[in-house]
Amino acid sequence: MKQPTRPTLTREYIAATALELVDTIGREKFSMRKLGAELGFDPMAVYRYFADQEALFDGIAETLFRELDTETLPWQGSWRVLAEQYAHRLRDTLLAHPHAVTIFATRPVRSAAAIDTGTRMIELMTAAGFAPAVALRIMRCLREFIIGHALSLTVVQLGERRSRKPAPESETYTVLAEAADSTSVDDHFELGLAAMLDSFARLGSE
Amino acid sequence: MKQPTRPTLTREYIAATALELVDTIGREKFSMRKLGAELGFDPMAVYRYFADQEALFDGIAETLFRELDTETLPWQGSWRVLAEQYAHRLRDTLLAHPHAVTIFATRPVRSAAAIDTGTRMIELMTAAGFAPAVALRIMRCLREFIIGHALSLTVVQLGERRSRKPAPESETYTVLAEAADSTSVDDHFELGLAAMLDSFARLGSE
DNA sequence: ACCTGAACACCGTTCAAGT
DNA sequence: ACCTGAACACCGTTCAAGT
Repeated sequence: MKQPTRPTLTREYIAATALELVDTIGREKFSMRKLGAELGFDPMAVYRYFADQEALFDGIAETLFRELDTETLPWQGSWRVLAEQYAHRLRDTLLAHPHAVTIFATRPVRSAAAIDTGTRMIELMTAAGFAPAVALRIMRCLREFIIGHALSLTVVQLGERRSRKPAPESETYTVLAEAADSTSVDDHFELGLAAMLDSFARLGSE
Repeated sequence: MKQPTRPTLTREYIAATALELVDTIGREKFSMRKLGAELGFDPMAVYRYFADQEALFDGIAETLFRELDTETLPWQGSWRVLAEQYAHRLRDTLLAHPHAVTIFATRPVRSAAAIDTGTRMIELMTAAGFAPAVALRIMRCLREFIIGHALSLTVVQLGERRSRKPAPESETYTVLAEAADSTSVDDHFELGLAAMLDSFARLGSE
């Protein structure tokens, strides 16, 4: 049993390391060469496991999806509790990796796990009285809202370059700024999620 | 009146040309050097008007926002009609520039026009009986859903690399694929928009 | 057969040298 | 003072040369 001095490279390990690197230095500073160095292999080693950077980013998206741990979602509960938990899990996972949100948001995750999770959700909602096509549409709406939300939050959070908001004494202080001050930057997520779920509930069996 | 042989460079003209170039060759093929060439000036001319590529992309986002033409929205109608039209305008504008959606989605638009439009919307909704903070939250929800939607659509549309969906005869043909076949790729937008607006209506004066 | 890194064809951005 | 493009410090990716 000859042990290599460094961990054996696998697609999963490379993708996980790439995600860590993106978390650390940001997406725009990330490079294939730095990943090679981080792995301790020659800069081109990654190309033996991924066709190109796009394929590697697909791997990062799959890693994020795995982090959702969909297995532990409340599959025994109602469709609404499941949808709520799924929404919160997805949002929390994305917000835990602010630099990687754009990577996740710009590609569909087509791993077996992701397809399986989607299938189970449609099945559960169908059993709850939704037409399959309606269930799919509902899931798409939720996913798009969550991704749009996570993207907006992280983009603002990471781009704290020069906050242009005028001080309260300024005469240009508007209704917009006033409203913004009285609302935290993300507490509308629950509002939007509940709004969608409340309305979707009426499309089901009841 | 000495006319230059080429159009005078302005920030707006450069940003509009950059958007055209992104539309044509895609965001990942776009470069500052190609933009310089496209403008007919030396490759570095753009740097006299924009600090760097990020600032130029901010300009592209502002150009897209201008294309919304918020002035012609139904400001005299109900908040709901206004919100609906705004949502459709924003979606249509983004879908008209599939290669530029990621640019718009990854930065806040802070132009005077954008801030003014936001302010007017909050004011109109406040007059309709919403608390300003609630109105702001509602607008954020809508914006995030629309952006998430446009991003999902264009990403799938542009990335038609290898569609992995199995044929109907295949035994792996799942409920998911079946539901996907019976639904077009974007008809859930109206469902999600109406779902949000229906619920939000209950937060107002009525 | 597998691994390596030199090399190619690009980038964004700076800045010295021109006018 | 303004304009230009050479030059710097990188990229992603290929592929000839090694083992």
